[in-house]
Amino acid sequence: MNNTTLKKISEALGLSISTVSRALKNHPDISEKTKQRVTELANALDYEPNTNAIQLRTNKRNIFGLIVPTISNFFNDSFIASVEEESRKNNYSLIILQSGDDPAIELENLKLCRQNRISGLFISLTSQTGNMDPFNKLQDQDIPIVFFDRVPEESNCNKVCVADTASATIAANTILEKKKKKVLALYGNSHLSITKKRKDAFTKATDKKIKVLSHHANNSLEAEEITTKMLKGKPDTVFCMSDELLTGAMKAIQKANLKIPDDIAVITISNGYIPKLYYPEITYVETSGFKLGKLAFSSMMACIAGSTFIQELTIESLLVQGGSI
Amino acid sequence: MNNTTLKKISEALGLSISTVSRALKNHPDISEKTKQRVTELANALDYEPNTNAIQLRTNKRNIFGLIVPTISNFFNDSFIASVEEESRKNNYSLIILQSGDDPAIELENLKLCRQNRISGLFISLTSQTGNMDPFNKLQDQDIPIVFFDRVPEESNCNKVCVADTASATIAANTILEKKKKKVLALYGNSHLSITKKRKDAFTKATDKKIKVLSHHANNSLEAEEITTKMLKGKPDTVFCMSDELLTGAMKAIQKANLKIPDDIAVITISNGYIPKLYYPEITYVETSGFKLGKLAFSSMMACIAGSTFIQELTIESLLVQGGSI
DNA sequence: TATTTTTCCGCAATCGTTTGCGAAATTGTT
DNA sequence: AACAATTTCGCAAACGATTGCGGAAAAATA
Repeated sequence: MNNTTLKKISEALGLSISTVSRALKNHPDISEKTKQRVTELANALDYEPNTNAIQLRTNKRNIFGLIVPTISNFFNDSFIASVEEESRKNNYSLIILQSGDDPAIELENLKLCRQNRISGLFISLTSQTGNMDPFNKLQDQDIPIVFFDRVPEESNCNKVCVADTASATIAANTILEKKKKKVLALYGNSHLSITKKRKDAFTKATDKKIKVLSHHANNSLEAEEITTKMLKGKPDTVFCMSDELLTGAMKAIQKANLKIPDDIAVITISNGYIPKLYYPEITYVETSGFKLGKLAFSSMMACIAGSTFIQELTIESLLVQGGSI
Repeated sequence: MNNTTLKKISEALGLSISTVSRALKNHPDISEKTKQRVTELANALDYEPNTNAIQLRTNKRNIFGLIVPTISNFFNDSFIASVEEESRKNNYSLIILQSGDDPAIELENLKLCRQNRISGLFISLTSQTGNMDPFNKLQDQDIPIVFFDRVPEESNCNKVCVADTASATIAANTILEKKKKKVLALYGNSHLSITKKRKDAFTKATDKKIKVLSHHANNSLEAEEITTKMLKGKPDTVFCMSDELLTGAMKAIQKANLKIPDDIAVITISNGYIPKLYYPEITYVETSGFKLGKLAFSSMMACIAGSTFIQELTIESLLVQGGSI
């Protein structure tokens, strides 16, 4: 453990620790000659300040925590990539933790974050997180939280979301414009607020105008099974609220040997990667994890800067035409 | 910043800091009554030890660094998910950083890791990382490094890789068994050792037996363009060394309206997610990021435990039958 | 009761860094 | 040359936790 410290440098140079410290931070009290000598040796010795000591002394730690049900998710990974990039550019590190959609592990992760004295937390909740007390406690300790994607229903917290209502409405309107008559609508876990919002919006926008068959699926396989079954009723359109459901629905459609968009139209809500794998590409309402990450980060920085203004932000959605409807 | 510390607890209880510290760690010197009182108050006050102070004092920090070109990658995200899970279970935190495939950023990330006094590093190199000195320096400071996926060519370091040679060979043999005659083989960036290994193995296994057209593509779009062009020569099989190339090749095949596997066969090397999206599902040689993550972690723990034995590990590959060949 | 043993706890140094304050060394002013 | 002003640096405390060592109080023994 050959770590160079201020002490070592100071001893080697016959200076005090404080002088070395100040020299390295370009403090006006220190002469140019001394600064030169110090920086030279510091470079030669590959000196890197010990973040732990700095945090201890200054009570400021440039590190964020991020908790997510799983990293391996087309939305989350781009969100994380985005937040990581911004963090790095702003001289923050990022500790990433997975809850595995288990509230108990989520709590464990929260504890780890507190032990690490993070300066802020990004979190997408598990689908069963009920008790918000632990999060409130964190806020009480002046550690800002930015909820993203799977956010709590409470209003007294910072949230950034994709525009669920808007995007589901856009999808619905696109279907209406194309004069479709019978839609199979696939939704995810009914406990999630994201599901509720998208379902409500889609239902409302299509109400009394066309026939909609709504179903819930918890994963790709369930989506496939439901779609296979429902295809017998000959819907002319399938709407999916997420990529995961889309992959299931597509499998069913392909197995049934239906041509898109002639035999059946497809539209989904997605960040765009999966829809573009198919041919024709699937038309989707864009919800970019990448953009949301940027938004979440700027919201976090506002909190760090001292803003106590609670904000609930959404990113705009826009329709990206594939050839599937 | 309402952080509870040992000091606060000790003052509230009229005890010394050391007593509180020992009580919390169940030290035999402390009486049961005192332990009781201390733990009770600690719980009530949501005490969490300050990791920074502990590292400072003990010079032991339970935190790993992980640097990867990008998180948003079907292989990396499952690898990361796997390492995160193991880390958490073993009471380690994980700092994740992206290099964006830029050696300069990679170096910046390395610096951040050193500042955070990580106890070990997992890293997948950028495609242009040339100078290994910074990594050697880290090792000199007794900070173990486990290279994964994109590993250096040097032999004096710990590496975990998918079995590149084996998997490309398996793919080749599968093609031979199916009596295919003309293969379009798509490879990634030619600078990567992973590319070289797979290409060499595939080339060797098919040498003088069937006709192979080898091409390099740096991304999905290039793969599509190349495939579109090469389809005119009517190959009967397409072999892709990665998911990214597969998506490009598939786009070209679908646009050309070719039936799989009748008009053309497809086989790839993948962790399995993407191949299963298509119908028929694409036959692939499995390279699981998840399994590799487990392997990398156990290798890391061996280093931490003091093993100086340099190991180069690979995970087995096996063929997963889709219906594409 | 006096002495030894055991139980229980506090003192103080330490990790690496920051920073207010004071002091020595240098320079400038009459 | 004597004094003031400025430049340049060091002392020491603090952040929160750990731990060897020594000492007071309580229990056990003589």
